[in-house]
Amino acid sequence: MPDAGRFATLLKQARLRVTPQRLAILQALATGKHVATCQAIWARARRATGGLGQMTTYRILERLHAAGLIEQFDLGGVAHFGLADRHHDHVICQRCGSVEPTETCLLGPHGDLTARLRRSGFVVKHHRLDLYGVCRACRAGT
Amino acid sequence: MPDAGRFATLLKQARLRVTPQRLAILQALATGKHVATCQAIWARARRATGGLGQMTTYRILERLHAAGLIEQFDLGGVAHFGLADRHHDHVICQRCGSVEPTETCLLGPHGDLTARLRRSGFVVKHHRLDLYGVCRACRAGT
DNA sequence: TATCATATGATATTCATTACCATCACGCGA
DNA sequence: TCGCGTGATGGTAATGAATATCATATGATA
Repeated sequence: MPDAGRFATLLKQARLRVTPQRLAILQALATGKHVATCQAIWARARRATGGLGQMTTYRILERLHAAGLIEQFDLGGVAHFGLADRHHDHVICQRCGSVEPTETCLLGPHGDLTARLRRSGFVVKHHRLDLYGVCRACRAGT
Repeated sequence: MPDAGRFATLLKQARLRVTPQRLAILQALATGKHVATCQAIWARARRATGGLGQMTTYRILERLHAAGLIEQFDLGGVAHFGLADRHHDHVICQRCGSVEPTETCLLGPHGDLTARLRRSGFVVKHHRLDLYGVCRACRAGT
């Protein structure tokens, strides 16, 4: 586990206990694609630890999300998770289903948007911008 | 059914058969809140028609979405549906869970965004921008 | 009005997620 | 370094949304 130390620090900062299961799940999140389902994360992490309960995976992901360490969102009715190192938006290919993060927030400091809405009484805490379309690889393949 | 004629026209334009069940579901979508779950739509529409199968509701919603007549997105793991009269973004209150549409698309013609991404090989077809925060009513209530 | 492709309805089933409870182990203090 | 206590883990069962299947009913065209 190359990043065990880094992840242990992250957990401690969030006042969460450091357990091998939590480290394995964080490692699994860092290893694979940008976002993954609970099933995929479980499969990857249980291989690393030997025996990891599926229940535990759900609970840990929920805990990590509550602590702000990972991002969670629904895609096609199933929850997807990813490391929440920094804010980003999503570019989603409708053909192959890939989800890629944008390098920066596409709305910038979204000053204008939040100001406009605040005038209507709504205070924006955060946002999610998902762009749907066809990725380069899928266009080339057709 | 006040809008039966209008909805029948919509269905015909989409080359879909006009059935009382479909009219009832469109009417249910137009009656309640901006978006609703399949369960809620079913409950509302079955009251109007007398006997409406839950299965049929799922199938009709799927059909209507495929035809572009309604919008569908996941919220908390369950599918939500709403009439897709025009494009809009969503303002979601994290406290009461209300989902309100914005009057206009917040990204404008999103010319800059799509142009920037197109340079990377990704063609944007459409987008979803969800703004999370606390609505006026919830702020007042606290 | 007759015909047929299509829509509907009911049951059974899949799949993700949650509930429950007994057991285990991390982390703090001595 | 060692014990203790709170919180974490793991397994099974239960919930609830969504899908598969197939017989029956019905809208739309000729």
